[in-house]
Amino acid sequence: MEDREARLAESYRLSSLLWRVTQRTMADFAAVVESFDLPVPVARAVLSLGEPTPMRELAGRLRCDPSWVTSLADDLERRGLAERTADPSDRRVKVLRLTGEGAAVRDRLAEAVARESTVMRRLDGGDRTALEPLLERLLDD
Amino acid sequence: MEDREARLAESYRLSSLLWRVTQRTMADFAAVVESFDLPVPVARAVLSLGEPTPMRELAGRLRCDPSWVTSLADDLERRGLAERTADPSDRRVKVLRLTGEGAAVRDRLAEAVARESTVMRRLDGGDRTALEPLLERLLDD
DNA sequence: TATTGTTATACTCTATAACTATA
DNA sequence: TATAGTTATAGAGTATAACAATA
Repeated sequence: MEDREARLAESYRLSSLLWRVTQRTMADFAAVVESFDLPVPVARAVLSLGEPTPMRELAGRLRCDPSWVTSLADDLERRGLAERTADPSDRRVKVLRLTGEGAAVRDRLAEAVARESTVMRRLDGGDRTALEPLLERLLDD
Repeated sequence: MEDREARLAESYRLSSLLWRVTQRTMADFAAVVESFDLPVPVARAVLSLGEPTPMRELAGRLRCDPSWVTSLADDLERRGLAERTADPSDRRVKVLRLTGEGAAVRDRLAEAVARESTVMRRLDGGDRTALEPLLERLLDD
């Protein structure tokens, strides 16, 4: 069946394209983040802290080990971007909360990432409208 | 202008979606590659060696420092996947060339990456056809 | 003198295991 | 006994700088 061959060839092309887009997306992100003088992991944490978040939950969101969140929290506090605050209902839990400056950085960072993204620079309105549902489907669980 | 606001909101959504797709694509790749018992950087090198390639050129393709290619080449040789061969026209240059086994691994790896990709598992034929030109536009230079 | 690859070294990102305080 | 966070340590991935061989 040539059908199977054709589908395999298509999937080669697509997976290779998607991989290259992935590389470019990461490079874009790294470049923006560097202009903010932030390491990439710290910037990821800032963007994930729209709401005050228990450290454990942040680890889940970042898909990393909780011990790594300790290092991130230390770094965020050193930079004055976030603070560990107490959870009134469970004294084991520390809730990570952006400071005023952290929230401001987060807003500017999110805007810069969006503005500088390849998606914004390379796709017109129609393309972007077409892309969104496709990306959503790629994230379906 | 509300138009500007709407476009910014769209670009927030899209850049966040694209970032999450990026994370997923990398996780997919890492999972496939682990099933081949290869470190991710070695697998990337194997996939980049469709043609015998001078080490310097491979560094460019992988966007890494040439000294890192030395380590990759050592690892590839240890695994019997590639060999350094001489360039007849310039004795400074070493051309990295997949062995028979390396080429076989490369074929199986490319097929597994394509087959296991989120794109293949989540998108139907129509979606894939729509996605391809969008990804190509994202890679335009 | 400029370029290719190598070596030695150091830095960033991240996980594992053992620990402490609390539940 | 189980869970949240911490500490110490180790490992993967990668760059920088100095170097040897060749151009």
